[in-house]
Amino acid sequence: MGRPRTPLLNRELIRDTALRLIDADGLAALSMRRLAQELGVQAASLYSHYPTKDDVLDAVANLLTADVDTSGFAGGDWRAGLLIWGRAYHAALSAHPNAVPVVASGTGRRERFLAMADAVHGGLVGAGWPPRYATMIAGSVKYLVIGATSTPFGSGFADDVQVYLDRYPNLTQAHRLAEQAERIDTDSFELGLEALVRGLEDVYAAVGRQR
Amino acid sequence: MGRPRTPLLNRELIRDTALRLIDADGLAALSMRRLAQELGVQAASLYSHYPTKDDVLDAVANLLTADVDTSGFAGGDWRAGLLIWGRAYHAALSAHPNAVPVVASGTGRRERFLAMADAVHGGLVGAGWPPRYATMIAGSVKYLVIGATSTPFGSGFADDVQVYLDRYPNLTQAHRLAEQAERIDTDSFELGLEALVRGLEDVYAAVGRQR
DNA sequence: ACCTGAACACCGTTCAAGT
DNA sequence: ACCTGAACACCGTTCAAGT
Repeated sequence: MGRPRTPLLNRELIRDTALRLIDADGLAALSMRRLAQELGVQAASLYSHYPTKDDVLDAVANLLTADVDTSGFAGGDWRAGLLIWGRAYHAALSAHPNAVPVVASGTGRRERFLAMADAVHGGLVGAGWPPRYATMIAGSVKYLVIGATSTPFGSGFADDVQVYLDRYPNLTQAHRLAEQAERIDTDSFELGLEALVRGLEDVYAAVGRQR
Repeated sequence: MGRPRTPLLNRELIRDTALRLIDADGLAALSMRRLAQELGVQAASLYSHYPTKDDVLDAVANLLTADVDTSGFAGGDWRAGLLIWGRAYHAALSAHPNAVPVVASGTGRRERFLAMADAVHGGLVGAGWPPRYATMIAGSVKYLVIGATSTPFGSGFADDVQVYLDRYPNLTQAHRLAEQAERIDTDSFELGLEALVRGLEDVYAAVGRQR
């Protein structure tokens, strides 16, 4: 067949289709052959646009972390900045739970990710945190986000789920379990984030900029 | 050849060898064929001991979460309990960073993991936390641990690393970078854990058991 | 430049066959 | 019961060939 008059593929189409397949069937089900099939093309064709499968996954990770709101630091309020950023980041990853491991353990270049990290670090330093603390605080919130979204809920705290569900006897129907598991994860993240920010106030009083 | 006089394999040997290969070469490099080769056996032989590769990985995850110290709750002190458990859990996973994704996203049965979750939940409830809060608090600490150990440090906060290293100009030698990255992760986790526990004190005052 | 077809070196898993 | 050899249906990636 050879080169088509107009290209059949482009990087964005490949990336978006990969994310759609990951969302639908899980990360393990994504193969270059399956992705190509979905695009009506041969697997080898993908290599005209991405050098390796890992580069496709990096593009997906980059997409997920794009447009995460870091504007909360603008007023110099590090608490609002952290809460808004943490919740936005959590929401972005929660929308694609099957893809979170790609974000968590990615090894490649991730421009959008770096831009986000830079905005957060700058916001914290601008609000008076020493750079070393800015690094650790951004890391802590990132840990909460990654942890909350990368552990499928049934995976170890099943007994906790049961205890939790016991508080809401009307929600124990099977068809609501997944929905409820997601709520537990979100509630746990929210409690953790708020407590973390609250606890940081004491630290800030000790090491933050005087003003 | 057929059945040997004395078995060549057993579940523990397979599990321990799998962990050793993961530590040495990474999770992606572990295949049933490579594992069998390391054990001087054919790949098919492994299936006499584990039904699937996922079951081998579950056994590895179970091993990593075995013997994590939850004794800190014994005295009814939820703060000491959380700090001791969180640090022990973090240390256990930090010792095998390549294997953390297996713990984070495992889907199978994990007896030791459930035992640990049960001890923590019981400890929190025993110290006066309502069960619903016990679930969320245990979740928050778990998120910090999983997040801190599952994101290889260079993966996004490289600029932060640089800022951090700028504070320690004598540590920027290449051969100390990995060591320093691990320290940043540990410091960030420690700050996050302490701030989280501190922030929970206010919550406890509002919802904890009166005594 | 972009896509194809075929190939290479791998996978996880199954299963009849051996002892 | 436990291990082997061969097979099945997959992988990621490469590359000469086509337009």
